[in-house]
Amino acid sequence: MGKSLVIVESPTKARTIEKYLPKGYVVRSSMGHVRDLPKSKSEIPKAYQDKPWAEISVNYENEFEPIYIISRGKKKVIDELKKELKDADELILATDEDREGESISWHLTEILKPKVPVRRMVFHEITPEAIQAALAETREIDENLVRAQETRRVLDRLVGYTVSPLLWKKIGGQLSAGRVQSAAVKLLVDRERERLRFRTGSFWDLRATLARQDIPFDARLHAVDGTRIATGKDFDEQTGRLKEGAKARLLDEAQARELARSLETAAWTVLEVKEKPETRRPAPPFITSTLQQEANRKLNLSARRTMQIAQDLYQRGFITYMRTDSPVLSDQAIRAARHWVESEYGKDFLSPKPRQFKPKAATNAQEAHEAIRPAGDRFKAPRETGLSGEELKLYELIWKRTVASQMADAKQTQITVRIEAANAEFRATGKRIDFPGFFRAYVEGSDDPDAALEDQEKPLPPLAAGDTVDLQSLEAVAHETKPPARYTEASLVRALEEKGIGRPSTYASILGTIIDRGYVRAERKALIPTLKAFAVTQLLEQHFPELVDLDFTRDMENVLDRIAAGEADWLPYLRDFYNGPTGLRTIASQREAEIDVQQARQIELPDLAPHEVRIGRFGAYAVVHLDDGNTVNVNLPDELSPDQLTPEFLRELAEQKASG
DNA sequence: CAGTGAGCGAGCTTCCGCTTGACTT
Repeated sequence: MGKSLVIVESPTKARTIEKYLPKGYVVRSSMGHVRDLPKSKSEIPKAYQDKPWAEISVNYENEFEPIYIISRGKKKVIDELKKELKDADELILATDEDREGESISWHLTEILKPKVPVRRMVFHEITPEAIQAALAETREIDENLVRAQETRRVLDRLVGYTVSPLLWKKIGGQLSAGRVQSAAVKLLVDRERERLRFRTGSFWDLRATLARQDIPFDARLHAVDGTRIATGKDFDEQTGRLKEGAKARLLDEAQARELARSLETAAWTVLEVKEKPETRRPAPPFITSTLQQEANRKLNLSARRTMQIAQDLYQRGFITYMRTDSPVLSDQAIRAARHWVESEYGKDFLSPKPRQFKPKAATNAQEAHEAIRPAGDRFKAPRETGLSGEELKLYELIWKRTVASQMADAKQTQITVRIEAANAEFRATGKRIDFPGFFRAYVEGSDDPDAALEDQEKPLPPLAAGDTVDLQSLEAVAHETKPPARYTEASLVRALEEKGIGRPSTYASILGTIIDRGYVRAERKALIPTLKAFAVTQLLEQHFPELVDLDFTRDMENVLDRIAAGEADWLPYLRDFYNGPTGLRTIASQREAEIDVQQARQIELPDLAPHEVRIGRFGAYAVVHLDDGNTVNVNLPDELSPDQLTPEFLRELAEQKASG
């Protein structure tokens, strides 16, 4: 009786699958990619070391052939696979069914050079039935998909290893640029620029505490003499003043206090009670990006920590695979979730029909896996797992989110009450939960700490038009408009995922990369780009605008999809991208001669003239212009955030330096 | 240690995406 060697990517998967396959099937894992381009000069094979393209390890002078080497640490894996293959009658490649997985299978055939028949097997569910079915329906390696992956790999190398050296020459060593990281840094820098341009606006309004039948409630001033009172939305972010043409009245402190005094003796009457019914649907089951966001919001875990815990839960059989971009639940998962809804919350809380979820159309989802959910066809309740601490909390989060996805919609009513007092109109808002539905199990978190919890009632006393209400207190309240919030790791991951930038396996490491390069600093949860990030982003915007365009990845993905479908050729695409008259190589070598180092190291910041901020050999410094016409250079500490750079602050630094 | 920010030469840095477990702090 012969033996079949089956290769998957993950050892955990290998163990599970082996149980579902007949005797004689040996399942081993590749541990991800096994070959790649050389990382540094020391890894380049001797035969290529003197080529002009050696460092990039892609022959752009000819047909963009990549030089592949066995990745560091994968020699043992390969030796083991070779050994197993020796006495096997066939090789079955069962890596993930996506671009990267197809490529791993192809690389394996290139390295193992099997003399036995090779079959490609794919499955999306790890159940005995799905595995059996997959075994019966094997195919060949999809060469077009492999070329699409190779094109992606080569393009990323061309970008990274062509632009980074230019940054070393013009700004400083150890810097880097890449399709993903440069887009992430651009997002952070753009947000910081918005904050720098932002001007605070201030306004006043009134808050009344009213009561009906001794039940108190709050109402806010809405209009005076029929004209709406200005709120934050009416302000121009650039000037801090009311937007031009805003049909709202701005109250200052004196006016607000005067109005409050005049209303103390007024009669307060309900004009209208408006009720608006609303339906809320549960969030889709977790994918990698949403798991990272929610674990950050609710458990205060970093993306990296979340993935460590999830990996552990996966390897111990508690959850399905944690790196996925598909929210799809298998039929068995839907049944298991609905079972828990019935037993924990009752039949009334089931959604009338099973809910299935599709990936967002805008993303580049490749759907090799299903959603992140409790494993198996009968989810273990959190209390049955024997888990504790962060592991229990994360499992519970996944369990609740999955179960909630099969629960009924929540029904609620938004209530708006208009109240008149002399020439002023006040408004009170309330919320009533008519049927909690999935709120019972799980409500998605918010990045805005001020946002009201979605599942919270906000009660109002019974009110009807014509009712009079009692004034208990009335006060003038000052408000200030706030600049757009800085990104957090969670909101950055969401932004990248929305743009299709990065993959489930890389979200957690993107932040690590840009922190290592000195492009960003985390203060509590806020991500603050450094002056270095400003300098690099400026240079890229000016000379390589397409690389920091947030649609760059999307455009690339469209081409890759066409390559995978056999509708487009990879070679002309790469040639055009790199070698053509407007190609990256051409532009980069032109710019190398043209870009002035002094100018590249100078950072454009609003409202700083005549002072200047530059990146020097030893970090950032400012050229401060003194009143006597002289200038003095002062160091800028690394932990300085761009919004602290004001002319006053720079003068202070200069004085400190003079006296200290 | 404080303070640097020029220019020459050497050699080095760098991308993204797939996986764990072996390292160190």
